Amino acid sequence: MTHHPRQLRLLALAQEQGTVTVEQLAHLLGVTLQTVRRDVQLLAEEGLLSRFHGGVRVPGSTVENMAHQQRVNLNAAGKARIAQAVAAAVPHNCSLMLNIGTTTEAVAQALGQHTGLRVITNNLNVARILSANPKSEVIVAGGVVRSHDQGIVGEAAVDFIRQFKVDIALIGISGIEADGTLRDFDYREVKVSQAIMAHARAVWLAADSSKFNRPAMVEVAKLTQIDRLFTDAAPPDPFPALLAEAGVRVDLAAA
Amino acid sequence: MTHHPRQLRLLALAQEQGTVTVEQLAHLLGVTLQTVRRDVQLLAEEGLLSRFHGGVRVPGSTVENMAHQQRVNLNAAGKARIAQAVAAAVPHNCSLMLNIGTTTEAVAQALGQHTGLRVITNNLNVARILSANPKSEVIVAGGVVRSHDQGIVGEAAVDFIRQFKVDIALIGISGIEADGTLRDFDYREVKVSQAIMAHARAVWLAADSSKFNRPAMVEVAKLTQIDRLFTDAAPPDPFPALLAEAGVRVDLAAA
DNA sequence: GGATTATTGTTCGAATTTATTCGTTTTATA
DNA sequence: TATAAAACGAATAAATTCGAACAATAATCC
Repeated sequence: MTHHPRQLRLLALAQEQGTVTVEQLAHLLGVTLQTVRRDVQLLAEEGLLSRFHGGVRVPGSTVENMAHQQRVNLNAAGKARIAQAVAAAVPHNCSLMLNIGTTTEAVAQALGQHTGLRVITNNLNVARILSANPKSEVIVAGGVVRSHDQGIVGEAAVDFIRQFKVDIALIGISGIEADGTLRDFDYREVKVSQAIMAHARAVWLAADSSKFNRPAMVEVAKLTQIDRLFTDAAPPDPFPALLAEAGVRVDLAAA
Repeated sequence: MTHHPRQLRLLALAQEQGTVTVEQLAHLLGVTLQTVRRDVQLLAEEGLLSRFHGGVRVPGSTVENMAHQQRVNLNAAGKARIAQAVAAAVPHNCSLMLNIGTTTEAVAQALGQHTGLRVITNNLNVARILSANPKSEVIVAGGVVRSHDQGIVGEAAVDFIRQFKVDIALIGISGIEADGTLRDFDYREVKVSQAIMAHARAVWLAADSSKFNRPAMVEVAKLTQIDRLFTDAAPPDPFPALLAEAGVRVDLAAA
């Protein structure tokens, strides 16, 4: 099934103008609004167009299509509170490593007023956010950039991390399971996170409440390797017992 | 359903001006204050804006950031033309290195539709721009991030670059002097640029017309080391002779 | 040519968006 | 600190846009 000539003209019009309203399209193409909507729906599903209320735009023109940005605002309020709590606990003039994750990005944002930090990260967003702070030094690990979240993974990044030993490793995670394991989706990312944990004197975990009991494939670490946990709501059972047993200090940044 | 064009315009306005009041936005966008507030709230929740009482600013907005933003706008049209010319000359499926500079960032933007590129860079903006293209691979050098332009400099970056050998080195520069030397301001950046040139089979220079006769401290290279020059206007004397003598092929992306 | 299928137009209720109003909160000023 | 002004956010109503259902038309196949 190939595209109708009208749909191709529609795409061309969108390309030309950048953004077009449904009404304009109906007029230009000589068809009804409903027909335009049908075409638009189809083309949008194929990723050839981005729609907004009232019209369409060429995809990827700016902020669109960034799955990443959408993940950022998942529980943004909770992450911001966690970030504030972490920032309050981080002393000035210390060294940190931050791994990939939207929560660590929130922390980076919250660390903007600290002075004398030395931050090592494999997250380009963290680097960008913190490099705006001239009172701190940001070191980014080298390696292949993952497109969907601007994270750097791979052997090169791990080797790079191994050169350092910092005061605090601040780790974000995809899921914490009831057996006391921290898990993530990408094993290459896991390797980096493990290297970060191994080269820090203290390991802090930042995880909003949605991470508890959320399954993920690859094991990063066990709860016993964590020194402090920052979260935004009281963990469900059986985590309070597990955390106590593992000797993890829990910092609750409640609403 | 993605962002409304008005919201994108709002973002663009905030980017341009650094800070804007709600009232200005309402006037510029032709809508009510309340509508602006709704947009602003949404965009702020997504982390695309920071708000303050009375208006908004770009997140993590420091003066540094703005300075960079403004530098990007310097002769933006010329840079865009150069970037198009460079992109047209870069074949698909080849390997590239890009150094620091707003011109190379423009090139990165123009390379967004290429496929199968392998790009190595010490410029976080280039990495961010190109990593949005899933059909290419971006490798970023590790090292200390310079705050004012998100460039990575230092010994670590140089060592990282030395691992590779690519088809094309694409170099931006601060100034080209009449003695045939390419110059830059920061010697650490120069070291990286030299490493990039040494590890490429061809060296292309992208420099808009304002760079000719613009003085800078540290020598990066001589014109004889350059294979191709991309610029946006005919170079003034004595550069045409120098370029011919050095065997540099000149690509003019005129208006 | 007639039957079947696909496409387009029409209508209408649901959903979304915007402007207006008004009480509350924040900021500036005396 | 008290007061006034400005800005904010919630609620509501009007307008716009969307999508589903069904009828009308065009295209295709036997």
